Amino acid sequence: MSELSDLSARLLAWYDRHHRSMPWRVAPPDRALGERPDPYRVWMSEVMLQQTTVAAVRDYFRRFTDRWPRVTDLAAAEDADVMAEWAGLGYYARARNLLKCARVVAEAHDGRFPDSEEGLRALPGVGPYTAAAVAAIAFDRPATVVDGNVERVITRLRRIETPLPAAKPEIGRRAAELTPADRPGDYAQAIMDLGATICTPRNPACALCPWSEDCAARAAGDATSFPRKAPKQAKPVRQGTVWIVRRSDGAILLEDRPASGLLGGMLGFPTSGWDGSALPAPLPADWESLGEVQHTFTHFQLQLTVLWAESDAPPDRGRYIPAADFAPGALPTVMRKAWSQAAATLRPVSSAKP
DNA sequence: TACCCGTGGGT
DNA sequence: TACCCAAGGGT
Repeated sequence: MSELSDLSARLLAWYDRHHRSMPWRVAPPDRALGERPDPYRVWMSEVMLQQTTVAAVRDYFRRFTDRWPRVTDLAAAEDADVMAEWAGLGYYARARNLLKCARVVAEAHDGRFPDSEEGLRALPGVGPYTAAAVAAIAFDRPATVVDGNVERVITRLRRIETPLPAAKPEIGRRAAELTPADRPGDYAQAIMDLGATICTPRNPACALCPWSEDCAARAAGDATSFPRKAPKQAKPVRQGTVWIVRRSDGAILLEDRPASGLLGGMLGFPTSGWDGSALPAPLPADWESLGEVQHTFTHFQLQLTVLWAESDAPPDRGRYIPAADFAPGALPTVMRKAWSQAAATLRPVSSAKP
């Protein structure tokens, strides 16, 4: 047995004992009996898991698959319903592409996902990682997944000194040579489980690792220093204003955000903009300041002043949502924070349903 | 290539 | 507290 196939065989043996259980996963024993994961559920989980923890995804996955059990169900959904269901999970372009992709699969592929890496890669929101993951996990194709876990495991195993992202091609080659022809789907999940539970960023459990004797970084005594990374930029602080308006009948003024860009396609309270743009208030009013909320986005920090007014004046932008239909849970987190600030300050506001 | 794009939990 | 970072993709 070659060194490479010995490594993959030991990882698969480790996975058989220590695999994590997940709602979208078929465990090795069931797999051996011929059970196959549903490509729709595999794809859904992979999109949700992009840059997102398993713990955060579980409930969203359950709600989405309960509400839309098949890709054709999702394809027929209203855009606003999908965006509202995604609210709070972040990276909202994923939700827009999720719906686009479901409609392409439903209409152009007769409701069945492509079973090859190339075919999957052509779908909206499906990049190199997700195409490989669905091909391997759902269709047992010998595709090589390279996510953050794999980058960490491989740079440690092979002690790759090149910093990310320049190291990606080399990582890809080193990962591909380990991918076995037998059980590639389980192998893909195994190497990611290894990275998530054993070969962790801070305190790796090398004593429990099936590859510890093979790990070049561990042999050198500095596993945690891999992967090498270029230093990060500091996040600038931006400021803005959010206006919360309640009409005398209790309706709340909301605005549909532009389809692309930050929080694209989501519902929110009207804001001044905080990227250099400076929009005026949605209507003239005697604004009351409710203080400030802080929120950190991927690439900047936001200090948002919350202004409040009760008014029956017609707004220049946005639309009123009846009190009975207003659900803060359908809003992105920064908007929920602004609402919570208002609700904490103004008792009558909090009478709307949570 | 480099930047844009959320959020919550861990240390 | 102030970071880090998580099953990345689009442009």
